[in-house]
Amino acid sequence: MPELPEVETFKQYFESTSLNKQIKNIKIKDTRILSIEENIFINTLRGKKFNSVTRHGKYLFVECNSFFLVMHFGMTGDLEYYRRGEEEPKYSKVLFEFTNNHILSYISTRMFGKLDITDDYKKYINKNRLGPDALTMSYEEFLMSLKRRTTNVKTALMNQRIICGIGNIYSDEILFRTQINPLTKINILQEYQLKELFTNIKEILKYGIRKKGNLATYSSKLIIPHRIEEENCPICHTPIKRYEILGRHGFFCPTCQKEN
DNA sequence: AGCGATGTTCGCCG
DNA sequence: TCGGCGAACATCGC
Repeated sequence: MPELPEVETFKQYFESTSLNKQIKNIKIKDTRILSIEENIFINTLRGKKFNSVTRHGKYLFVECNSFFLVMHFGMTGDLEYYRRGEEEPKYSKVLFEFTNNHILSYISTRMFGKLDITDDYKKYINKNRLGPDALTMSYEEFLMSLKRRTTNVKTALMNQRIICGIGNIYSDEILFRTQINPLTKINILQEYQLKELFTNIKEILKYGIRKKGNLATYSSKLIIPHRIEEENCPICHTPIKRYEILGRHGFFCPTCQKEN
């Protein structure tokens, strides 16, 4: 279930379970999840320890003896740390077995995740032309990233090359909070709207992290719990509208989020 | 039993 | 070369 808040939660989980333990063995249950040749992947990591985790957008970079394990979770990724002998999690794709008899499972139900190795995560970010991390970017970086873009706000927020970390669900919430219609062209936003958008990106993502990405616990004053057709806006009670964009479904309140 | 899904990438077009 | 757009990808649960 990973957008930025979920991936940040995975980072914390990884840090609290899997750092500084020797990797005894690695089992690849499905090589399609690897962006790199299987033997290289295994030989790079076996016998080493994970030292630290950096997050950029929806990506995790796990430092391991001057190399980095790159983790992306797609739409249905997860991590689970468990004791040897306990049941292997369903849809495990890669198992990192530590010498302490515990195993970290990288789970990907729908195979949309990716594991890779890079020797420099900043180079990896540049090569893939990822935008600034949505949680830590400055207002200047945010503006710079939007420069010369003409697409609509919803698409811009979800484009990882513009801003890294926001997906379909959180972009709905950010636009709802900012009271911007999702189809508004990004280049016609007023300065005050850009400022509010920037502030709300941070606030919504921080809220998500505080809630550990557990959508079921989100306040009913947000639009997230109402992303269902025929639900009413929690502010003005107008029926929420569903629309299609980029082959995905977005939701907005036609009253609170008027076109500019 | 068909559809939809918290994501990314590729190919086409201007 | 770049940006925008739509289709494709894999697979499971509702």
